Parts: sequence; structure tokens; C-alpha cells
Amino acid sequence: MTDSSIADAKPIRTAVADEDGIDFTMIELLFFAYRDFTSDPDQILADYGFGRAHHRVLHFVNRRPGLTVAELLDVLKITKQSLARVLKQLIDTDHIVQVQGPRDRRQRELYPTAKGRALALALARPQSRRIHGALRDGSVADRALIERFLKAMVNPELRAQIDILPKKPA
Amino acid sequence: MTDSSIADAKPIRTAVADEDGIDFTMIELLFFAYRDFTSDPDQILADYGFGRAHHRVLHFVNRRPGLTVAELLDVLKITKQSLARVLKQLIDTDHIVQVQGPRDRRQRELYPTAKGRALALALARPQSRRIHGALRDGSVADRALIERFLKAMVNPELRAQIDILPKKPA
DNA sequence: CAAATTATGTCAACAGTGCTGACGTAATTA
DNA sequence: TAATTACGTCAGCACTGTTGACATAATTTG
Repeated sequence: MTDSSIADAKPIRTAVADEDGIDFTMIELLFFAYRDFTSDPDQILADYGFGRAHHRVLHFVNRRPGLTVAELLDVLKITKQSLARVLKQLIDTDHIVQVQGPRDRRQRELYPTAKGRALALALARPQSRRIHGALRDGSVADRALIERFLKAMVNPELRAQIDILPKKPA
Repeated sequence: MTDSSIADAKPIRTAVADEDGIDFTMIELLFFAYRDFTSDPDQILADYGFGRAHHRVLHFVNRRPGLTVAELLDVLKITKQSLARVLKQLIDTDHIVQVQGPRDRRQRELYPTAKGRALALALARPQSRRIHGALRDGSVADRALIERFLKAMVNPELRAQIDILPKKPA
């Protein structure tokens, strides 16, 4: 006579932990780490009326100047309608300029302006400081290990894009 | 006579790289890693008409059964109005139940139901698999190193909350 | 006990960022 | 010449965060 809808609603009082074969600890750490990691630039962006999406666009245009709209969409994995909104604002505020593609005139090559470069650096600075702080007592090998871990977290078919981006010079 | 508004709009053709004293490589890796990390549960959540916010609430209620609304807000760092929307849906769909606080009857202790526990595990499973895969050829010491790094990325004043959560058993 | 505070819920409005679908234009390719 | 491609744009919707305001019940304080 126990109503199943009532039985299902009974509170479970035991906590899930890593013994369920699931790495809750690491899942949580990634959540907290990423949240605080993104909170730094969010503060600055608010002053410009920008959001996280603007940051991403600005970041990749600075990392790969001259990339086309299609290439940017492929890196960000968003739709062109989503991109259009933020890209237009970045262009209107002179952070990014479009240059007609030299070979294919339909293409729009995206470049940062001095203003856009400066903002990209300002946004990256606190993030870089946070990373540096978290890495401060680690060896070069430790850093390489963490890089390998993060890269292995990325979907395999997208890892190629990461290798395109400029790396640390020798 | 060079108009500064034109001068500022000139495209910069050089890419920023780590030589600017900024760790762009790691910044990018964190972006890609976290995006793909969250994409796994997002697929499942869509079937329920839920979003990432539901996942977070469900996660922490399963990790700390009996926490109060105020405690949950403090962990998530969102406003109660933001929480209300998703919490109500999780309660209406019998994933979470509220129990009146035993000492303070104003409080609402939050517990997962069997259904909520099952969903939380289902959402965590692919994330855990991804982590496990990224860690597969690493030693125990490597894992500890990555954990320390991620924890060091979190704002210091919030690290105490992480220690409250259930850890891997001996 | 009465008054102030606390924990929670709720209504309304708005912002940012993603989505789908549809349509238009210019340039390139077949 | 016709089809395709690269890009832009309009409209509408969903999710999740925000502020501000107000309500209720329970606890604490004076």
C-alpha cells in the first residue's frame, strides 16, 4: 500500500562520494576553479558593457589575427547569429576591424586594433596571475603535466585547433 | 594630420603569444577543457528540459544532503531568485525534497530523492569518464598535483567549502 | 510580550548569450 | 549561366544570471 510517488519522494540522507566510482572531487574542483578563473575578467568587462562572449572573441582574434568569421565560428563552436551580436559591438567600439579577404573577397579577416589588443591583454592579465600563483611552487615538469591533463580533457577532434595557436617561444 | 580614430582602427597583424608575460596557452586550455567537460551533461539535461544550473543544484544537494537554502546559495554564489527558479523545478519533478529544519523551522533542508540521486550520478558519469581518461597514464602523485593546482585556482576564502565536501574513502 | 531580525518564497523586469529558422547579397565555382 | 559559399541580418525563443520590492513565518532580542 506504499504509494510509489510518496516512496520516491523520500529524502536520501547519505552523501554521494567518490566511492560510487565517480570522481566528484575533481568534478567539483573544475567547477570552482573555472568559476573563479572567469570572475577576474568579468569584473573588467562589466565596465565596458561587455560579457564573456566578447572576451572570447577578442581573445581569439588577438591570438590568430586575420582569421575569418568562419574560422572563428569553428573555434568557438557557436552559431553565426550568436557571434554577430558580440562581434558587431566589438567592431563598433573599435576593438576589432574587418579586412576584406585578399584571395576570396567574400571573406572578412578579423584583426584587433591597438585598443582591442590592449583590452585583450588587460583581461588576460589577472587570469594569468591566478594561474601563475597556482603554479608558483611547481616545476616545469609539473606545468607540462597539467597542460597535458587539460588538453586530454578536450574532445580529441578539437585538439588540432589548440596546436595552431601561438605557443611559448623557446 | 593623422586622424587618431583612423590610426586606432588600424589592424594589428601580429599574434599575441606567451612572450607578453601572459599565459595564453593555459588560459586557452582551461577554456577548451571546461567547455567540453560541461558538454557531456548538457546533452542529458536537455532531455529533461533542464540546464546547467539544475545540474549544479542537484550536484551539491547530493554531495551535502540536508544543506539549507542559505548554505546552497553560499556554495553556488548566486542570488536566491536565480536559485528559486531551478530549485522549484527540481522539487516539482521529484528530484529534490525539502524538509523543515529540525532546530530552526524556518530553514528548509534539501535532500535528493532516489530519482534525484540517479540523475546526479547519470550526469556525473560522463564527466568522470572524461577525467579518468585524461588521467589514465598518470600516477597517484600526478593526480594529487592536478588537484592541488585546481584548488589553488580557487579564491582562497572559498577553499574551506571544498574541504567540507565528502572525499574519496581510504 | 512586543519588536526586530532572519530564512525563505515570490513577483516583475532586465541583461547576456546561446539557439533555430528564414531571407538577402555579393563573390566564387561548377 | 546556375549553384554554391561567406557573410550579414531580422525575429523569436530558452536558460541563467541580475536588482528591487514585498510577504510570511519563525526566531531572537530588548
